[in-house]
Amino acid sequence: MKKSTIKDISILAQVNPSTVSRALNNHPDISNDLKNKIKKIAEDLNYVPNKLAANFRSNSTKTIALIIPEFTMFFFPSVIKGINKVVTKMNYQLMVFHSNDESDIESNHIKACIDNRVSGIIISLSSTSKDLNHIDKAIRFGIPVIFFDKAPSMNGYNTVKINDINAAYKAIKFLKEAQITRIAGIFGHPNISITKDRITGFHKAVLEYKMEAIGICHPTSWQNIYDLTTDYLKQGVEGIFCMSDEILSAVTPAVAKYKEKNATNVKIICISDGQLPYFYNEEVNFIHHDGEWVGIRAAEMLFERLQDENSRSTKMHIIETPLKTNQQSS
Amino acid sequence: MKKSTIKDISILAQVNPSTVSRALNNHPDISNDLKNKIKKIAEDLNYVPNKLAANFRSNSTKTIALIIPEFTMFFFPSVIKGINKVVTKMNYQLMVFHSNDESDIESNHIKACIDNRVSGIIISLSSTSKDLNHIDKAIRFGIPVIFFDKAPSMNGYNTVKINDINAAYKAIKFLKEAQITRIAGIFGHPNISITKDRITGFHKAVLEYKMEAIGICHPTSWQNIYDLTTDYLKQGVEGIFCMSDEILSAVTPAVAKYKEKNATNVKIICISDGQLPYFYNEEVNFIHHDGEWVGIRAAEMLFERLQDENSRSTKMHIIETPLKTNQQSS
DNA sequence: CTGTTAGCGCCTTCAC
DNA sequence: GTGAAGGCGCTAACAG
Repeated sequence: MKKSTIKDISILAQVNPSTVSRALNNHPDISNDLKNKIKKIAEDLNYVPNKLAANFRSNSTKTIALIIPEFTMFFFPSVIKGINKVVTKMNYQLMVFHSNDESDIESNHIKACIDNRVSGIIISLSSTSKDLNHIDKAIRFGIPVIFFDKAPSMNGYNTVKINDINAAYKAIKFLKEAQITRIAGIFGHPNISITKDRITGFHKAVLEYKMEAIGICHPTSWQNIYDLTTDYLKQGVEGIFCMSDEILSAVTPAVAKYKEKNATNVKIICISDGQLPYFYNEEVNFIHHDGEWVGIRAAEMLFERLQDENSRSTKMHIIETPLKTNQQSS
Repeated sequence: MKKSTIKDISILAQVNPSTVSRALNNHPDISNDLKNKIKKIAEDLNYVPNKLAANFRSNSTKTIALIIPEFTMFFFPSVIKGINKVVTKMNYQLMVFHSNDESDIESNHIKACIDNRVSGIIISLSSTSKDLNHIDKAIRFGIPVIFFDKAPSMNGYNTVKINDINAAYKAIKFLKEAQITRIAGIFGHPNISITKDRITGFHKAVLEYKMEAIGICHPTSWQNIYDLTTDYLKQGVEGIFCMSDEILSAVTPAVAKYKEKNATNVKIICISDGQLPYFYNEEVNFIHHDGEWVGIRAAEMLFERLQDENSRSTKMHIIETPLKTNQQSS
């Protein structure tokens, strides 16, 4: 199908191309009659404005890039949903990249973002990212960057996250208040910042409340989590802290299974997006790490940055993490 | 930061801009000395090729659009993952839109895709889409469109899907072979094609195997599914068919709960992406509807279309759906 | 109110 | 091998 241009319309309408452009863009200078006439012709020609040309001219794309380390069913779908809400409302488009948790791929994506002149970048770092050179490059290029979840440990970057130390601390505090002392903690990859912080909070609470941490571990697979959980249960653990939904997905069935044969009233507490806990009959208490809300706030922060470009200050936004449980009040 | 252009480089290198362009693109006509000199200058200037200009000139974007009806933790994350694998390998970029299951939004997204000259579209229709005018428009514009999962019922469109009728049929056949006769089926929204087809397959098997379908339903919420399941269990159902992971997520806990108090060896069979069943101790048998593979095949089909543009034929690719179970063989 | 002109950055002819 | 020139489609600035 031959794509018609403003020029084609201008010839048929016997006016100048710029007049057509103005009419199509509802410029107030153009008379309504002419506007209607031109729009009619455009319609007849199946005219579709060439946004590539417009983007080129304006040197902007109204596109937001999201870079995440992985596509799992946990957390990130909620984040994408949140970001999408804001981005759509602002009439921008969302481009999703995933780094497969490899810093090289992440760098390439950032490079592609710069090449494509994306308006802004929202990113959760891969666990293998050592430096932030690629990020700094984008920022120097004038592209605002917002971090969420896995963020740089130093200041000077726009960030939306929860207080990971505090979240873990609150989780353990909950166990304490349930009169529990023998606990175990199950964590994710030891390299990433959120794991470190959650461990810190865990230890802090354990010390402060004089609890007995019978073990902390970094399992490598679902089965591994399941087995480790069973071990802890055999050791008479009374409370298990899961740092994520991914871990919870293996801990809960292990607990349920153990309960079939053994008497235990072990309590599970988790940092969770708030969906998975409701998939179980087991009582799962969780610190709500609301992915959708994180996404919304990150996107909003990005658009704030887009608004006043010259602002060189950076912000750190901390998301609240209320304590919840999946047990119905009824 | 001032963005440097080919022209800037050409001035410093004392050559013509076109020479710079050629050197940067490794054109064989340019001597190696000059190439190196020019590349060095480009490097020094932090030159970043303006892809907007390049896109504009080539009138293409190397971007694939994905349009899905919703962002849930079920199925779609796997599909995105699969698509992304192929798209990344081909050096394209992925743009994700979601329609919130509203046909108007879907149309707008398609329009945006046309405006932005995306190279291709992969889409799962919203349940409210009545006609395909918006799709046809994109196709007429020369943009290849691949459907997956929720696809048009008529021929003439490129589609990657499972045989929904057959998948449901196989599920019920499995129950039959387990000597079960009293069954129930729990389905999603009655409007969408995959629900209709799965119901068809369900009924076909029930008739053929002379089973007793004590009920089929279209619940509206997690709790609703849970309660309905409990009802069926009380009525002495022996097998429950869940048409999706979303439904499974409520059925399984209901079954587990019921088993605590009542003797039953009800069998669960599901059409599943293959992740959720492993989150339970209950035996969950499933017809594997592999989202990642669907995504890969859809993307591959799209690139085939991109290869030979003049091909006006359309393809229907049926994904295999093997029977599996979450119970370890050990 | 509408026309004229010019240029965004790149690449591809066509010359030499 | 390299230079010169032109144009992709759109829009803003400047005229009238």
